[in-house]
Amino acid sequence: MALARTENFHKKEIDIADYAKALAHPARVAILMTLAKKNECICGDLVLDLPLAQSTVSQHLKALKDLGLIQGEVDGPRSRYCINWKVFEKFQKAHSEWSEKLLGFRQDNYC
Amino acid sequence: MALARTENFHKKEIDIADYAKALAHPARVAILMTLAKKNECICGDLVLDLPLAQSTVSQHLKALKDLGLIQGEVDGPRSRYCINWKVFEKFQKAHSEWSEKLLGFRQDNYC
DNA sequence: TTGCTTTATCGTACGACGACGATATACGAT
DNA sequence: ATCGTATATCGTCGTCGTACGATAAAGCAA
Repeated sequence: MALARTENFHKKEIDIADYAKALAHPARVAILMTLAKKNECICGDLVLDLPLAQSTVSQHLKALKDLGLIQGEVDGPRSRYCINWKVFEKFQKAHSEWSEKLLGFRQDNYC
Repeated sequence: MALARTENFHKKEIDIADYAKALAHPARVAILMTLAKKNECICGDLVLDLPLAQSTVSQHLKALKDLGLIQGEVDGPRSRYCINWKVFEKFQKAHSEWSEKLLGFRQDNYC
């Protein structure tokens, strides 16, 4: 996409947007759930779970890793991933507080 | 982006991803908060609030409208927008249940 | 009507995303 | 050393997202 001019927005909005970007593809949503369920997981198992090529899964893993939501460690020829709960919780909390605040303003409108 | 092959994922994952896509830009995060605070708002006021051109803001509004998160009605030469709380709540709940489920699996790992 | 205001849409440009196959790398096993 | 396995990265392609200015459309005011 074109360079999103994020420099002019508030940090909270950017954090929420970054978190949302990470969840903006069903594969990444699925990956996070699988990692949560299994606690940790090697790349190959995730590839089996997903209707995507190995290289594509690797890319999605990189996206999650770049934001810090997951971490990977090498295990012989494999890569073992797991959720970085601290980071996940941070983002999840940011979104949760935002949406609760939003809902706090709820009142009847024409919608 | 390349045609995301969403057809092979589960509806819940797609819903969460769609919601996340809507929040994946700080401008849209900000728009939703402003609409919530003011209950309703005309396009021009949102343009004043944001460091973006009028046409760009209009595009972001369209994105939110396409997903159903907001609604607009014409008011003379203006467009008056407000949050569609029912739809917002639906998506917010989907995400919330997902993340709570995720956190429910939390346990110690090497991360 | 004429003109002003407001907003949606068009046209355009460019960067990012998502997909894949192919390849390089690195490790384990034989 | 060689082979097989696992994964990250590269190259590439097409599509979408984001930005803007310009313009069209629609309503109000005079």
